Amino acid sequence: MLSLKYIQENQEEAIKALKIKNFDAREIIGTIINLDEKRKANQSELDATQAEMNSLSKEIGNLFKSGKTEKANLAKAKTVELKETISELSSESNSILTNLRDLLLQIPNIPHPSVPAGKGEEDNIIVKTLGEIPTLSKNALPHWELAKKYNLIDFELGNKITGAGFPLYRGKGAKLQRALINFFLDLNRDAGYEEVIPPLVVNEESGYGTGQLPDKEGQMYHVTEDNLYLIPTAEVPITNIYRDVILNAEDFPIKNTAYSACFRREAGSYGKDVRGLNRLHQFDKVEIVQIQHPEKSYAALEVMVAHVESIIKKLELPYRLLRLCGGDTSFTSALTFDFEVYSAAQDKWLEVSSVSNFESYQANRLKLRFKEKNSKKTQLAHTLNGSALALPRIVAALLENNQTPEGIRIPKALIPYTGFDIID
RNA sequence: GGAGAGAUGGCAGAGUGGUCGAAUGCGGUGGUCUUGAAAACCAUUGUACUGCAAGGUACCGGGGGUUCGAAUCCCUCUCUCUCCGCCA
Repeated sequence: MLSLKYIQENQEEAIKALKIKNFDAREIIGTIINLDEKRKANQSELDATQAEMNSLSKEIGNLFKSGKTEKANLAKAKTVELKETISELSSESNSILTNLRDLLLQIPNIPHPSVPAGKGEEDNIIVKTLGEIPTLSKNALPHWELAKKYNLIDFELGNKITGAGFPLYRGKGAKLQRALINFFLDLNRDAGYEEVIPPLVVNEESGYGTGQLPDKEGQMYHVTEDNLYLIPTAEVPITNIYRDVILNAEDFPIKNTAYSACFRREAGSYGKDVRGLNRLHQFDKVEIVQIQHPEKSYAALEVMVAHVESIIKKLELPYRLLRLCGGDTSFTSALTFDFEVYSAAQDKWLEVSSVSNFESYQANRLKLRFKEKNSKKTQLAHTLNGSALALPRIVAALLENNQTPEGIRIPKALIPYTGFDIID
């Protein structure tokens, strides 16, 4: 969430910027500022009353000690009114505080000045398109047919065991998953990211920390009996490592990578682009996360984008890089770049990575702060993350683009990981 | 799942109703001493809100209660540890 201080100091700017995200903030920001005025007034009154109470209590204690019981009892009578005032003021203060937080949680992150206006995907800016679009023979197959033909993925079995969107990988299909995961993790490690294996299930607090809650409650599988959530991305557990942490400026950058299975309910998205591997309830992804100094986060974002790009290049897939418009940039992100690979038989661009700078938006929720050397003051850190990479759509493109009459060719860089150079 | 114990500052660990934001030790930071270092000694060392400042207020796992006054007593939730059971 945005910090109150930022909103107060940049009211008009914020309202203007949020229009890029198609969010009309004028009313809510007005309410917040009024509420905060109330909060301050209420708080200082509470503090003063509390102070009076404290000194009176001390006095009573001393009176009792020195045996002046009557005087003490007299003083005690005075506390009755004070107590009542305190309980009124503090319950009011509590309700103001929760109210304020609820409102703050409703405001999306401020988009970076470079984010173009726009409603949806059609307004995203194509930064570049690279790689050769393969020409397939006219009897080329989409990946779900290829997966069946070569016995790589069994969608029906997944359906039987669990339900739609939970495919079962087998044989070379399973090995390909494992190869890609190791390939990605190794490249991320070489780029300086420390590998972690996080829990796949998180508590409510973690969900709030990275912004999945309350905005995207319906997107996560909820284990109600224990009030835990299946992670929709490793971003959630990794970033929450740093919840409630105060770092030193010299700790930056913090870089973590993790493979995890990801679980998404995808409620409401049935019927659209859901064939095969295009959209699943459970999928594999390798994620990268950085915690950065505010002055260096955009430089870090660029490096992250370049890193993801280098991985896609190694896979020899045609791709394009998009700068997302306001309407497509997520609630919590300030600036997001998407990578899409071209899946030839479907003739579709598929999103395989999303790299974002959240600035201090998550950090504020997480209470992730740092101190400059020789400074006592804490400030909010910046968080960034990106997919490096999401597997299913990479697999879709690999299968479709590399199909030949002899079988499916494996890109050179991946062969040491798969142990085979063709699927036949 | 059953029985018991516990949760205090960066860490260890005291504190069982007032003078406790909290002893002491370790660690951190600054300094004295030293050619340099170590040792020793001195000082300092949590977070947040509020205020120009001095200061004030809150926080001893979370929430609630008793009391003039709670780290300390009561209720409740969460978590951790030990033993037993079950188990990859």
